Amino acid sequence: MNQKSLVPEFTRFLQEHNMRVTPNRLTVFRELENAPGPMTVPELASRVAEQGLNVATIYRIIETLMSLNVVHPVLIDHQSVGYELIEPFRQHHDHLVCRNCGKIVAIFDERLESVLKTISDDQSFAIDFHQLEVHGICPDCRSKTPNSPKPA
Amino acid sequence: MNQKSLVPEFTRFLQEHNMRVTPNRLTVFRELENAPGPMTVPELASRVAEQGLNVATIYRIIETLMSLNVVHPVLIDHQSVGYELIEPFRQHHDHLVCRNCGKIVAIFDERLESVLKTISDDQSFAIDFHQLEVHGICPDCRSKTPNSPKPA
DNA sequence: TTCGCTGCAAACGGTTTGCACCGCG
DNA sequence: CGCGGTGCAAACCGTTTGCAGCGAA
Repeated sequence: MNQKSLVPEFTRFLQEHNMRVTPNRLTVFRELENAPGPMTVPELASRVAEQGLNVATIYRIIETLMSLNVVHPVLIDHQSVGYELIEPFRQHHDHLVCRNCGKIVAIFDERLESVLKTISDDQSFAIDFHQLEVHGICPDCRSKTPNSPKPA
Repeated sequence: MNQKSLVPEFTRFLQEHNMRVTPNRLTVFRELENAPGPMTVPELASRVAEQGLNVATIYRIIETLMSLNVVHPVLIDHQSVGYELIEPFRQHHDHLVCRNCGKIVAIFDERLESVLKTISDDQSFAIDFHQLEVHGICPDCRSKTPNSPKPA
């Protein structure tokens, strides 16, 4: 089930952009690669705490990754910002967010992609990328709590 | 061009939910209603500064509006959170965000809505709502800067 | 050896909270 | 008149920044 790590590709990528390949950068990349979903900086910080990686450094690394278009930000929990890898380090995908269990599932659908292309062509808008979040109740929660699935 | 204000509907809505109708709440609602796009709390604060409306109060009002599903949050500038009215106080729409001039244009397209419905049906996911942001270059900027439209 | 990267700690700025007063219902 | 709403100010906490030392190339 474990697909291969893209650390080597990332390493080459850094070199091609004349950026130094440091243990810290590889650590953050690896963490993002293994994460099931977007991660906030504080989350990253706690996961790599034992390695003594400083928070300020993580912010600087995220900033670097953003400027290199390796990651992009996503709104989490309606209030904080998380980051996730994007192409070519992670296939493009959208999110299904369950309001009951909070689970975030990645989806990819050609029909959606093609509709978006059509729409933006109509508007003469040149797409770089898009971000879609669909909120609702996932199949699991639907079957478990037939009605009034609102939590707290 | 100016459509009617929904303040009366909002007032009734508050009453139906046993919430008090206060000048502050109406002010914030009116501000959101007139805004061309999502607004951050600091932005709201500066716009209503002369009315002496306190920042803490604005946060509390936004919190209230969120719990009543009157507004929802949107990620702005890749880093801060803005809020905008949603149905039934504003028609559902998605965003085209220009990476060059920063302009945000609202769009609504039936084809997109129907594709999303199809996809979620396939996944047995019950949609509450969705949020879509398409990033790229708007028609204006495309014509002004034919190539390499990347800013800073 | 050099210059980019990092750790540390202080500064910042957006957000939250406690508390007393105000005013809607 | 009662209790929800608000102003004020302090506390929080995520994020940024200055600077000196370190280490990748």
